[in-house]
Amino acid sequence: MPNYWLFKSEPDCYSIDDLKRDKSTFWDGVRNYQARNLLRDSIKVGDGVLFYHSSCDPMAIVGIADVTKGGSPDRTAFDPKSDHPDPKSNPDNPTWYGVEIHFRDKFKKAVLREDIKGEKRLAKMVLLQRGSRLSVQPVTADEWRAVLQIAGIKGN
DNA sequence: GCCAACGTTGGC
DNA sequence: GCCAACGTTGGC
Repeated sequence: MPNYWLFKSEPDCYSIDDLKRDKSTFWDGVRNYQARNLLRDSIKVGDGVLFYHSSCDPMAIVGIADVTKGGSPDRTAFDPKSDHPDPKSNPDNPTWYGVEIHFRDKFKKAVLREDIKGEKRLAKMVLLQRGSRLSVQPVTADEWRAVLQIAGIKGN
């Protein structure tokens, strides 16, 4: 049984269209320990990812991706020229991790944050919880199905 | 190990 | 642009 997750991204930084173009990408740059633990320990090959556009208009779940490689060290932390270097992370004992995801679908109609708020089945999503700012967060199987149903995706 | 100060996130 | 909530840092 796969597990399900929601990854936040600011579309100016990396959008669903970027993922569609790239097909696959390594989800790097997460610098939060709670999210790191999920990336390193819990997110497995075959899991499903809801791709969410944050800090933009409109904020929405815009598509889905599959995890194609589980937690592995985020090498951008070692690169002083990367967007998010961390000199404290050591290649022999990496602090930060990421996973590889592969594009599956871009929703024809994005599931807007506004709509999520009005949907009973999605009321408990971590995304909507007060003060929640985890950029990688768990999604229940019921929430996953509800989102896909609202997006008009069949067979999941 | 507490906690105040500070920095960041992200919805509004 | 504002600001509440949260995470991190560092002095004690």
